[in-house]
Amino acid sequence: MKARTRVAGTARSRIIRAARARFASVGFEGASTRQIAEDVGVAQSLLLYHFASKESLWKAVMDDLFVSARARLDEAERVSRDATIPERLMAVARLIVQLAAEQPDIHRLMTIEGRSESGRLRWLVERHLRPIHEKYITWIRRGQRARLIRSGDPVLLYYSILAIAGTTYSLAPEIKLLTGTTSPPAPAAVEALIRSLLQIETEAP
Amino acid sequence: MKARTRVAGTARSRIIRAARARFASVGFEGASTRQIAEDVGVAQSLLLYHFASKESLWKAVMDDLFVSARARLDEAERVSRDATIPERLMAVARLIVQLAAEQPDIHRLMTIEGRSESGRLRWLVERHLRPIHEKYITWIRRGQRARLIRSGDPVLLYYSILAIAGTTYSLAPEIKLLTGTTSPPAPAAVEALIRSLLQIETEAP
DNA sequence: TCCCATCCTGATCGAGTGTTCAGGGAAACA
DNA sequence: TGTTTCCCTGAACACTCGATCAGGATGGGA
Repeated sequence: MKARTRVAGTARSRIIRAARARFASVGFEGASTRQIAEDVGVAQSLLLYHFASKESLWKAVMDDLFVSARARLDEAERVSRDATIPERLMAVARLIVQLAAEQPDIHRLMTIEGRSESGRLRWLVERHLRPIHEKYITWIRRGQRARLIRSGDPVLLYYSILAIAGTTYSLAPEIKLLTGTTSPPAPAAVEALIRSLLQIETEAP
Repeated sequence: MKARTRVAGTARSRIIRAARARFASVGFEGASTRQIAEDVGVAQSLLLYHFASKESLWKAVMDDLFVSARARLDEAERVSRDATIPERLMAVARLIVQLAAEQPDIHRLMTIEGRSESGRLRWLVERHLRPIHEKYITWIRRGQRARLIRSGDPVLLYYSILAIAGTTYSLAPEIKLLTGTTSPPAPAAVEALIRSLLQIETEAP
């Protein structure tokens, strides 16, 4: 039993990993279950054994992604518990940049879905995005009231953070073709840029 | 002949317009020529009469997009001819924001292709992106040497401008679902954000 | 030992994919 | 008045799509 479920578990998780890569590069409609199955090295019908449908598989991919992301966000919040609001926000921003650098797929998946009002987008917003986003937008608003963060539409500011952190790494293939650069920018440089954007003062040395 | 070619011209251009919308929302692989033909109200085989293949159609969409975009960029450069480098850059940034607001499809199309190193991306980079991007990255570098623009990787700065301008409008459906907002941010607000990012001083009042 | 639940495969379904091709019909030229 | 050129259609091609289903294999519990 033990060995059995372990094998099964890896098959399931390998499917999720392969599906994430396909969905991220060609989108939901463009990805095919046969391609994903071939990537994993299993029969196509196995995907529909583990997941009821292609859409269920997509949702499993998203759940898998956000479960770990939210855990790390919670950790970043916990560690910066006693800091000022702008610095707590920067701690979260730092993690967002890290996540984007480690797994550019996240941003690719999000921007693929976010552009047309589909049922999948609605599901994603209600299940994962809203709890995260609303909290940090509130943080931005609070920082603005204390005049510690640049004024302006908090939603615009928040999405600008996501945009800078995400595109820097999700468009890596384009940037590489354009500049010939092999390695993408260091997360620290992106983080500094976000600090500029929010006009958060750097702590005195 | 006159009336004839006019009708043909509109059919061709209507196909391009419909194809742009489909490609932008579901990507190249996800879009189907039959769907596009149905959107236009013509036979599917007409698409392959005007364009040799689905890929040719995609290239025609991109050419159509960039021909007008580059004309407007040239105009923005011409008008700001006598300004300082940072202000010329802001003039271009202002136009990029405008374009993104008017036609969010542009950013959607670009970010869909830019994430995986496909033949289409290579074509796009060589034909359209390189001539545009390299020029403005040089501008940024020049502004940095004169200490009029924030220091840091010019490529990162440039793509951050594109990211902020683009995602603000291309993710409008997601932001609308999340916040209930009906209208996206004003271009002026986005432009001010970019000015912050580049740390370009506002002209004295 | 038999039984049953679990993981997995191969064949198959109807529908949809990009592409090809023969031909219709109307305007332009002779 | 032919004749040619150009826009356009409908049928068909081989192929792939997501989904269904019967059944094989394995291993733990009775």
